[in-house]
Amino acid sequence: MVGSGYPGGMNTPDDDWLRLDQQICFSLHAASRAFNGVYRGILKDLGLTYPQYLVMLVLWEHDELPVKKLGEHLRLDSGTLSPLLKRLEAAGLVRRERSARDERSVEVRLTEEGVALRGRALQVPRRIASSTGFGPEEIRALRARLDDLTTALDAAAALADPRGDSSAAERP
Amino acid sequence: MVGSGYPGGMNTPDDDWLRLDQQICFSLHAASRAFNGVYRGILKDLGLTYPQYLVMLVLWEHDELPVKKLGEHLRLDSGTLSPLLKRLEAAGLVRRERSARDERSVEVRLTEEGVALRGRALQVPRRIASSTGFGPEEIRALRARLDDLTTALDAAAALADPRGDSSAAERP
DNA sequence: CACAATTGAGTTGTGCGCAATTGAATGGTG
DNA sequence: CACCATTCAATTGCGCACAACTCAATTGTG
Repeated sequence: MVGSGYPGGMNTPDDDWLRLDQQICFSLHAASRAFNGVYRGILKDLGLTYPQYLVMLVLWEHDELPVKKLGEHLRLDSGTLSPLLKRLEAAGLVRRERSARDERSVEVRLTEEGVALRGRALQVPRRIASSTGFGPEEIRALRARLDDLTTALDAAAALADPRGDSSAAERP
Repeated sequence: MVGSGYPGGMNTPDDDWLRLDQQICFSLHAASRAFNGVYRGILKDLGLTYPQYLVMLVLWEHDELPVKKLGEHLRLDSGTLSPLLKRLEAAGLVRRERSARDERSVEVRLTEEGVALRGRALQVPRRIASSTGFGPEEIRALRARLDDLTTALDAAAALADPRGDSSAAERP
């Protein structure tokens, strides 16, 4: 009961799957980069890159957070966050200091300037939303769809490459 | 007029927009990376990265193409493509030679090995599709949605930063 | 035909994303 | 208490994305 409906009839040939794959993966890739580009233009005024903006969004919600938690919110590891946070610190938006409780942990906290930046950022979402031409409801629907996708993909990736998996496979 | 209590339900306050923005932009970002991660796992067998796979998809359709055309298909510029193509050439999948017609242009052509790789790649889309858990119809719908988004975003970006624009603004 | 403007690849520099590794701090176990 | 595994941040290395620039080839115009 594969696709069919193709000129030839029968089940969808691999060739067509390859073409469809070209479509879907390219579409997602392109959409992501287009989004990035629009954010780039708008965030230039704030002196932020798109990933830096994501970090600031989380910090505006939480104000103080260890790097680990930040990474969980954003699904990013220290390899990405460490240099990014250094740049935010150099820009005077955050301060990093090792936790007294746990010397391994580093607490990230907004500076006055970082808190103040939020005011200027308030207009960003509207400008983004208007760039998409989508209404709040459409955005919400698309978001839900993308989250479904991410959940499914993460689950599949976990199956293929069991790393943070619950079942601890024995190491020979 | 500070925040006010939004439970009341007037027009959406900026604070909520900021939260919504966190949601949608993060969702897209996360979905893109999750997709990338799944492709990474699957393409490892072929010795390709995800962007390299995109290039190969185009070449499997066209067989021979100048770098410029390749860039138009993928919306990538030479800054990205040049080193990528060098790596594909080093891997023995493509050959690059300057065009005799136009010495500026570089023709990219599949090698025997590059053509042969297509056979092994035929299974990739199925594996990706099954990872998403989406059917062909859902994939097609999502793709259409993302393409709408990309078109809108590109148009908005072009307005904000008129570069390849149709209207040739005079240069003083 | 000569000369300026444009085009096409390539290079450089910056930043992100991720795998793999390092090193210090912590926690659990005998 | 000593030892070992785990945890957390940082670093290294590689590849992609994009802006800005260089340089040669080509095209257009006078």
